[in-house]
Amino acid sequence: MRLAQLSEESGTSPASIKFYLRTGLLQPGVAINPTRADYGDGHVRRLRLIHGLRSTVGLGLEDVRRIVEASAGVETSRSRRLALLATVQSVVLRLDGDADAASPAGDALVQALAWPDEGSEARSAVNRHLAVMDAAGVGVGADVLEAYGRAADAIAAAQLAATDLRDTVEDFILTAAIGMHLHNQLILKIVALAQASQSIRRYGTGTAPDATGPGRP
Amino acid sequence: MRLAQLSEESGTSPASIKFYLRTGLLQPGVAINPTRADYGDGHVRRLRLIHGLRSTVGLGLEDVRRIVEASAGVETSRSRRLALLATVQSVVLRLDGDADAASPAGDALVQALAWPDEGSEARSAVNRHLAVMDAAGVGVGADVLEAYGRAADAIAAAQLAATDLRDTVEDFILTAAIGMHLHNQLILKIVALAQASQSIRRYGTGTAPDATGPGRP
DNA sequence: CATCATAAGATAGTCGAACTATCCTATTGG
DNA sequence: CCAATAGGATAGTTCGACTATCTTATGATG
Repeated sequence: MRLAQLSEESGTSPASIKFYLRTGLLQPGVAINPTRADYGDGHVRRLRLIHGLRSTVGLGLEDVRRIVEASAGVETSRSRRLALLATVQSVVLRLDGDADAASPAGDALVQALAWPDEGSEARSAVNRHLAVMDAAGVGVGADVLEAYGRAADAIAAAQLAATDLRDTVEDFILTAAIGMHLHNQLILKIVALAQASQSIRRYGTGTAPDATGPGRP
Repeated sequence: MRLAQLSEESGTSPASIKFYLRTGLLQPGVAINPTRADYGDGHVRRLRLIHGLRSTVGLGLEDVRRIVEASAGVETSRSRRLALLATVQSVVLRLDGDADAASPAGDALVQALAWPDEGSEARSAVNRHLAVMDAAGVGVGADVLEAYGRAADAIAAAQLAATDLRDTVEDFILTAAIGMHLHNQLILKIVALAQASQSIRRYGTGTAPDATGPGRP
């Protein structure tokens, strides 16, 4: 198909498509002659992936590029898909953070929950992050950590089950990334809810009667 | 103190301070004469708060403004601080999202965990978010939800304890906002770790030996 | 065979967010 | 008294992500 039709199918403006082509985010179509090129379903799927990662997950084009590049050549092989999942996690969750310290608490958690992890990027990211939190004066107790671990187990299972069913790589990535993102938001909101509840328990009604803020009638 | 010294103390460039003054994010100092103004500790704390919310939590200036405005006049009163906390949550967690549907699952969670919540913004945010997730094909089971709830309870307790000790409003806000943010990151990373572990359990070693991605030697 | 709409490709312009640099004026310490 | 500086206002910069325009070359039509 032509650029105009690709634009139709994917819901992306021709200008944006040209932009993605220029920056190499979208591979060029098959050039028929100097002024005509042919695009296929792969281009449509790729554009939908880009759009989803940008709008729903809120990634920047550089992050999208990293994921898209990692997806090259990965089709149905399970092991390749798992490697791809690791990349998606790394990008979406920014696992490759900068920290010189690391805490052993993450390793302890892995032991406590009998996870068969053997030194993954995620594990060192957890250890580094715990060190950062300690440094920021936001310590995390073992009990809290274990509560997280159990919740994480439940999420992970649901996530893996959901991603397992997808057939195209693009669907696979989108399901994984969007799932991560939505679960993330959900947890935050539940924590807010828990905080509101605990505030009530400790101090009575949360929103003060004398508050100047937006009131709930 | 003068603008130059305020810049020193707060670690903010004079140009940025002027910018914040212009946009009303920072209240003007006490004008001594048309060409001289006096700034105090409040200005320094305010600037540190702005900086922390921007750099650590990653908020935009509009969000910072909302929080800063909500903090006006709130000093030590417990009930006012709780109202402020609700605002901080609302901004940091984007609780005021747009969704026309709502799920009753959040209410069920509140019941299951015996939380004394009575229709807070957080609760409706959770209900709306669950509806969004359902719509996106990312369903959340009651078991997962309950695991979240228990983790959230632990976080909320730690958070409230941490914020309780602060004396200046700015510290209070920063502790709350940074705490939320760091806990959030932590959970995500732990989920990534759990996913890696479960992948290994299901399919053997996560990173495939034949993967073309970045290998761990 | 001429031609005119259209596509592909390249170049430059736009937009918002968050600053940053410059200019002008008034004052003030030496 | 007068150059150095503070404050305030205005305009310019940077970055990311496009968007609009301009150019050239077909290719279908008459």
